[in-house]
Amino acid sequence: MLSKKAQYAFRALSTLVRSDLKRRNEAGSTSSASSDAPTSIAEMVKIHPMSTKFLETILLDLKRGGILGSKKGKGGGYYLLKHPEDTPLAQVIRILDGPIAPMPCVSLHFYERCHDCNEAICGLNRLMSEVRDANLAVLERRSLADLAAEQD
Amino acid sequence: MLSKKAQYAFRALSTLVRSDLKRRNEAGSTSSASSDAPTSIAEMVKIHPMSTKFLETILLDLKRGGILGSKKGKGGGYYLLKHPEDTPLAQVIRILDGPIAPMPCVSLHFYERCHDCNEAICGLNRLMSEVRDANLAVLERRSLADLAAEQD
DNA sequence: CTTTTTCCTATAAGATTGGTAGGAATTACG
DNA sequence: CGTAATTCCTACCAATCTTATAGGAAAAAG
Repeated sequence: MLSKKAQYAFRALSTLVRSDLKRRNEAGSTSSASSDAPTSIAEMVKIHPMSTKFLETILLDLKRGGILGSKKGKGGGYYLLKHPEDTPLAQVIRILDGPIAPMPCVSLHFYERCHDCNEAICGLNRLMSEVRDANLAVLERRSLADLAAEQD
Repeated sequence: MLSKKAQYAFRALSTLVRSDLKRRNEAGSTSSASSDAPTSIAEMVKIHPMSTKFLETILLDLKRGGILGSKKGKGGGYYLLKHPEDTPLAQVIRILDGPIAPMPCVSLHFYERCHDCNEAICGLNRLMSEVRDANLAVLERRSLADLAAEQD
């Protein structure tokens, strides 16, 4: 199961995506940088109610993870660093929850050796690799852009 | 990630599957019930080292979950209630770890309403349903029989 | 009647989750 | 310059979950 952190992250990110799309669609816009119109934490919480302080730590994680940029001070906030299509859901989950794989010994980004089995012939290893691949097929293909279908 | 409980369960179950296959293959066997040759916890731990007491609670869960039968007393132990192909991996995981779905609002067996979104139009709900389905495609199709490929 | 096994429940240390608290640093604006 | 608005940073904390361990009761075999 996704942690609350990851769930809140997706909700906040969906707000940023919609803000990003809106900005891009504005005719006569002279700028192309998302940073021109950052979205504050307060605005995000207004759309998706949650603890402001908790969201703060989540957004900092996403910033450190290379997904978001920020602008401090009055009128500041957060913005996407890349086009929504270029951030797969898997990246968000890895930043906030860690491994996507069901066991450390089949993880691509958080691999740890399984000392009690020979991975080459372990049936569990093989099966769980299948599960990992099935997950990644969705999570690496789907991106933040797909979140924007949300209409609430 | 799977809990240690689920991981240990799969290792112990792989022992039971191999024992079950062996019994079935024995020419001249006059019986067809797995319960004739139950495998004790001690034997399982000998093959896959782990805490005996911890495995005990795991096997009890599997028994209560309808996967295993048991025989008490001298010569007792555990045995599969069904053919290995008839117990999907998903069933084992649900017993020991609960939901397979990434969020309660997309879980088939542990559903909980998501009070902050309209599920019909929520983008996250739709995406996580895809993830759930990708997982189940593997975990409902693969069974204990597939564990027996393990050769250690 | 002794040994071997499962069955049952309680306990507990450690890690993780889901936050909260308090302030420092930075920026915009009048 | 001063004030308000915002992000940034770290420490803390309560509750829950995980990963066991402990101690015996119950049953079966021989």
